[in-house]
Amino acid sequence: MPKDRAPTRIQRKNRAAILDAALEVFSAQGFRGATVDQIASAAGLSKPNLLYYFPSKEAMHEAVLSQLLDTWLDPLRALDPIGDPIEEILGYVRRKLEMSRDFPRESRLFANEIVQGAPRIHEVLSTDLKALVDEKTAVIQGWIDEGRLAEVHPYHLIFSIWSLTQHYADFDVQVRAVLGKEDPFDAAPEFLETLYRRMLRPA
Amino acid sequence: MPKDRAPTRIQRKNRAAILDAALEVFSAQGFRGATVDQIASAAGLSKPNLLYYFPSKEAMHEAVLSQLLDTWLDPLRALDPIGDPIEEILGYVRRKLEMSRDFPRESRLFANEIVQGAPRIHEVLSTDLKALVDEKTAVIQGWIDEGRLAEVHPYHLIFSIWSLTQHYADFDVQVRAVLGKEDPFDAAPEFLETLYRRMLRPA
DNA sequence: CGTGACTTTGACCTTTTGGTCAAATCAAAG
DNA sequence: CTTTGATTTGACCAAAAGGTCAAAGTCACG
Repeated sequence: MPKDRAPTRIQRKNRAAILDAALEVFSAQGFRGATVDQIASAAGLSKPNLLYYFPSKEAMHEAVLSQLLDTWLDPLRALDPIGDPIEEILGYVRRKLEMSRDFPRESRLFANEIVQGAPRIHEVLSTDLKALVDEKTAVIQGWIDEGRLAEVHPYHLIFSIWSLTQHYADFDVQVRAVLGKEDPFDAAPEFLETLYRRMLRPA
Repeated sequence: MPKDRAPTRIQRKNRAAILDAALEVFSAQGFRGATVDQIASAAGLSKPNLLYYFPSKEAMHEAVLSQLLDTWLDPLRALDPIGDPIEEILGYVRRKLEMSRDFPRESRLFANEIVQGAPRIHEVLSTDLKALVDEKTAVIQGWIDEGRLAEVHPYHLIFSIWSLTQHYADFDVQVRAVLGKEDPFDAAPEFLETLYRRMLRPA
């Protein structure tokens, strides 16, 4: 463990390599399923070397997870109360779907964590996440009250967006097994746009 | 390992207890995360006793998983080409949602398996599951061609049902963290019914 | 260069865990 | 009640896995 000065060039490079390798392995195997040796070899370093940069496997997991949580909610934060209701929600759906396509490892890491009861992030969920969702559902309810969106349970609307978009990352193998050669991301954007336009257009 | 006669009373009881305990533990911890000791204590038996009934942890996992696969697809199989299109699909949605409510462990076991790349069931997915989905999407496409359902990508329609309903089981802790005291299953049925009625009503 | 701090690793330790086994206990058919 | 097969378990074993450490190698800078 180096002193707590500014990180050196080597430290930055190796920490980044380790975090990337850890994301790779944790997202594919879960916390218990991942071994430090796997992460080490994915990072191109020796096991004791990893433990020079992070005090434990647990610490690597925490680092990867907190790095993820930092950005995971950005698409929802970007939902703008000033914009057009339907376009704002469609924009959110599109951003989330792009994240599933471009960052499936992050999605799966998150899914692994939640499916297993979110032991390490339960706190964040019921404080930060809840607060953000409360805020945005209030905006949505406002739009509904103004007659600019069809009547819909705003919390379940958010859940539906999470589930529909993350499904393409988390259940990728299943989706691809069923679709055969066709790429899920060819039709998914249009499918989701159509779905939400039909659901949300005011009567 | 008993001879391969008809199972005794004790064998039936203990095998059932082990499978239930294994489902409990595997669904909560994943395969690697589960230990034989945890399963043993959940089943109220000693570890060597478990290994008297199943040759390995792997075998327990296989048994639980194949027992699950047996019934997991029943709700989709029940989708009837003769019935009313929208009511048939709503019925499927309702059955799947009830499974999420009543059998969350099964849903999470399945989710764990798929998220981690479905190493043990990939075969089943691309043969049995694909065949069933191919059959049912053909039915749905038929309904669309007859003008009895709105235009929609039938495969992605199925995916949407899977993701929306299983989300309430697999991401239960997240959903509850956000909702607070409210039970997700109070509003979910109506939300999903409304969603699919709006999406599927022919123009 | 030389020096002190940073980095790397081979060897090793400990705990956890899947699995084995022989001996002990139990069930039930005759 | 005895015999025989089924069931149970305490004691072990070996491999896997997280983690430690001292010694060796590298880097950067005066």
